[in-house]
Amino acid sequence: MNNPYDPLLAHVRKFIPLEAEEVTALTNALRYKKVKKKEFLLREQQVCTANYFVLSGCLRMYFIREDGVEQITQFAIENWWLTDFQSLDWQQPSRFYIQTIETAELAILDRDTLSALFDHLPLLERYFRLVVQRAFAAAQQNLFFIYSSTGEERYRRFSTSFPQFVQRIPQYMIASYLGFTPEFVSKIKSRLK
Amino acid sequence: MNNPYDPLLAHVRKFIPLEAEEVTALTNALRYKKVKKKEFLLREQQVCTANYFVLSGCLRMYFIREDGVEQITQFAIENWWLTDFQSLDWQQPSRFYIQTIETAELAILDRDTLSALFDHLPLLERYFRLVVQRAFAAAQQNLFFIYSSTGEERYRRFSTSFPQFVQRIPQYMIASYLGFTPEFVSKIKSRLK
DNA sequence: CGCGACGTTGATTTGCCTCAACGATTGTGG
DNA sequence: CCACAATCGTTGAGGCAAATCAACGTCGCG
Repeated sequence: MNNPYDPLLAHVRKFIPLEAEEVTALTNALRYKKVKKKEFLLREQQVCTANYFVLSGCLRMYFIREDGVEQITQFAIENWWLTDFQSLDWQQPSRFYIQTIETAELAILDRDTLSALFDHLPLLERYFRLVVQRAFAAAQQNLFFIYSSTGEERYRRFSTSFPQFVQRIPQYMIASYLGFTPEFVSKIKSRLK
Repeated sequence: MNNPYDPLLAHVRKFIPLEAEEVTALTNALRYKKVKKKEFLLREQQVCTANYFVLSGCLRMYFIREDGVEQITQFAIENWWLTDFQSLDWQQPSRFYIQTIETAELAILDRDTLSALFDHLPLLERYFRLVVQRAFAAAQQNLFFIYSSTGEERYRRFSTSFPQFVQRIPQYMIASYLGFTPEFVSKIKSRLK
C-alpha cells in the first residue's frame, strides 16, 4: 500500500475525495524521478512539458537578467507544484530555469497525460483549480511583501514567515529571491543583532 | 438573445462549450451591477465574498503601505476577473481594496453561488482552472518585469506592451503599479523625448 | 471664477549596489 | 590526511538610481 506518491495522494485528498480506482488512474499517469542536486528540469528557451510536484527536497525557479545576474522568482519544497504555466499552456519557449537546490524526489505530470486524465477524472480539475488558486494567492502575497516598506523590513518578514527556507537555502539565493545582493543581506543580518 | 452578460459568455466559450441550458444556469447564478467611478467593491479588513468580471470599465486592486502610500497590485479591464483569493478562499479579512477607476459594468459571482454552480456544471471547473492559471502566468510575467533591468526600461516595456492602460489610467496610478513615484514617471517621460 | 486634482521640474538626500579585500567552510585529488 | 581551490559569507569605501521635498503650471469642474 505504501508507495512513493503517498505525499501527493494525501495532498490531493485535502481537496477532493479519491476512490481506489482513481488512485490507480492517477498513479499510472505520474512519473517518478529522483534528481541530484543542481540538475535542471527546465532551461531557458526550452518548452515546458510538465508540472512538477516535490515529494522531497527543494527546487528553485529563476531567470537570467540582462546584466547576467540570476533572479529567483519561486522556491518549491515538499508538497508544492512548480512549473512555468506561460510556457506550458501556450507551448512557448520558457524564459525560466527550474533547478534542484537539494537532491529531490519528484512526481511528474506531463502535459498530455494530464489533459487525458482530466477527461477520466473530472474532479481533478477542481483539485488543480484550487492548487493554482492557492499559488496565485501566494503570488499576490509576494507582491504585497515586495512593495511593503524597506528591504530590511522585507528580509525580517521573510525570515520570520518562512524560517524553514532560511535554514535550508543558501543565503545568496534568499538574497536573489528578495531582489537584493548577497552583501546587502549580510549587512541587514549584522544590523539585526 | 442579447443580454448584458454576452462578453462573459463569449469569454467562457473560448475555453469550454456551453449548451443552452447551461447558459441559463450560469446566467441565473450571476449578479449584474453597474458601479460609478471611485466606488469600492472591497475594503481592507472586509472578507471578500465574490469574484468580479469586468463587462465594461476598469478596476484597480491596491493596499495601503505602512507609510500610508497606496500601492496598486493589479488592474482589471474588460474580460478580466478580479478578486482577492486569499480572502475569498479562507474567508480571512482582506488587506486589499478593490475600487472602480471608471464607471463599470460587472458580472458578479458570489462564493456560495459559485460553489453550488460547480456541482451543476462540472466543466466550469475547467474554465476557472484555466482562467486562474492564466492570471498566475501573468503574475509570473509581472515578477519578471519587476526584476528586469532599470525603472526607465520597465516603464518603457509597460507602455509599449499595454498602451491601452497608459491611455485610460491616470499617470500616478501607473506609477504606483510600477512601484515608483509620480515624479519619477514624469522624469522618465521627459527623458524619452 | 476659483478650487482641487494632476502633472512637471529642480535641489537634495538616501537606500541599496558595486567593487574590492578578506575570513570561514567545504570538498576534492594527490 | 593534508594541501589547495572553490564556494560562500562578511566588511568597508564610494557611487548611483530613485525617493523626498518643495514650488509652480495646467486642466477640469462645481
